[in-house]
Amino acid sequence: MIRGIKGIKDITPDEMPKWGVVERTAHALAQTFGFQEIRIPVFEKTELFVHSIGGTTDIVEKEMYTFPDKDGTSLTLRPEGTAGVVRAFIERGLKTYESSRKLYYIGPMFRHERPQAGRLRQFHQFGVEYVGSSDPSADVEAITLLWRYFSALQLPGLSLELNSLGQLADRRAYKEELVSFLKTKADGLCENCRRRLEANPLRALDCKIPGCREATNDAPFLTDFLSASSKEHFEQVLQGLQAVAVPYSINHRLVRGLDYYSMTTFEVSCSALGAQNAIGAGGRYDGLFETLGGSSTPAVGFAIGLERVILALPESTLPPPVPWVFVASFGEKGRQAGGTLLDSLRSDHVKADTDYNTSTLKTLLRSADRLNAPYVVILGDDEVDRNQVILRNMKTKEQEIYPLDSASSVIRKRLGFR
RNA sequence: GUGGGUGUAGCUCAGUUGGUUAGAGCGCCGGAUUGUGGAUCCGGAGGUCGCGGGUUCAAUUCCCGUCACUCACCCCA
Repeated sequence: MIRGIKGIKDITPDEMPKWGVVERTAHALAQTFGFQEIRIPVFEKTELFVHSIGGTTDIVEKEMYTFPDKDGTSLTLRPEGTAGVVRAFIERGLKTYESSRKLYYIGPMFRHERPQAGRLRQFHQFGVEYVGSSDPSADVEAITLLWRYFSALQLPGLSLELNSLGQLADRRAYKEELVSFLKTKADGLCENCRRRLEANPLRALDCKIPGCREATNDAPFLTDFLSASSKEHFEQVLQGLQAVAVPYSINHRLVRGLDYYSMTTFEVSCSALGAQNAIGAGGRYDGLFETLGGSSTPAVGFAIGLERVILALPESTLPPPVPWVFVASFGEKGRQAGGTLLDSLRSDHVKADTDYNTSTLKTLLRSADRLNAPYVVILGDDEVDRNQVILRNMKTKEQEIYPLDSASSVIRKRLGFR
């Protein structure tokens, strides 16, 4: 048989209720915060991602699904959403008639990694981009939305960590200091981190290897190198979060893996998840628009991994099932009347179903039981002769008799619809 | 890309120190019950023991390879 691709999962019907809540909540909450949905393509020119995410990041170096188009143009399945949104923003001139614009998206992303718990090659993200404001309140809004989303879904064991990477100039000064510090500790560093000294020294800070952690323990803090305005911005973000009672802690080691971040960065992790416990993360990316050929535009955003949300989603978040009716009709006249009733129920917006593969009352009831039907309409030749239907409550076993002609509307009311 | 674990019925897993016909629970089908589901009892169907090779009189079992799944590293959502 032909199997699916490694790390790429089907979402089966029994998982859909969870996806339903997760997606509906995302749409509803983003829209209450004033964000508008945008849909962007799942693939783009490769250079878009190389320029935005950064050529030396793991994502670009080894995790992208890249392939040539017929004319040779290199295309890539999107590994994240921000680059595409920014591209669309610039290309479509979405900025021209408003000073700031708030967008959100939900959709699949692709990264060629070895799959494990909470990590897939095709996964889904809900992300928002608050474009056009450098005000710390924009950071606060994004982080608040992120936090409220998880709260609405009642996810357990969450913690929000914040850091500030400062402006490019701040970071440059800090990097120099950090590199010279790390060189004094080079013996204690892992091979990977020694390599990072050249390419991406900040990443050594969140290396999990004990030796590196120890070596970087008394490393200088990035926050000590922030300019006065960067520091002020970060302070205001923290105050803003306090004002809306979003709990956070500061993590001086928090460094994001994508090159475009600056200033505020944040990450929410979930203790219910295992090794891949980052469930949502983001930050400010004031320089990205220019990098991609747009005018200088400040922006802040985040992305949430929906598969990870679903792994942590408690059963209690699911809405109660909608009541519905299984039509158990049998006998020649019964089946015919059953077909008509089925259609009237559906026309009255009542979920109704039956099973054409069984034909005795016993087996019809068994089907209804397997489908977890809360109600069953019993409709055999006898009922048709008497112009009646029987409505059976499967849980209480109580049965009520209604006239066949008005059955649909009576049943509709009986199920609690108005 | 690297490392560990696991592949036996539709599902969850036993088991065979190498030996006739490979088991259980759940699920499925039928009957007890010809117009009333779930429970109980009885009966039944269902297996290339992941795949390929090697050793052996004999391999599901031992060895090698391979593939898949899975967890972790790395990295990230």
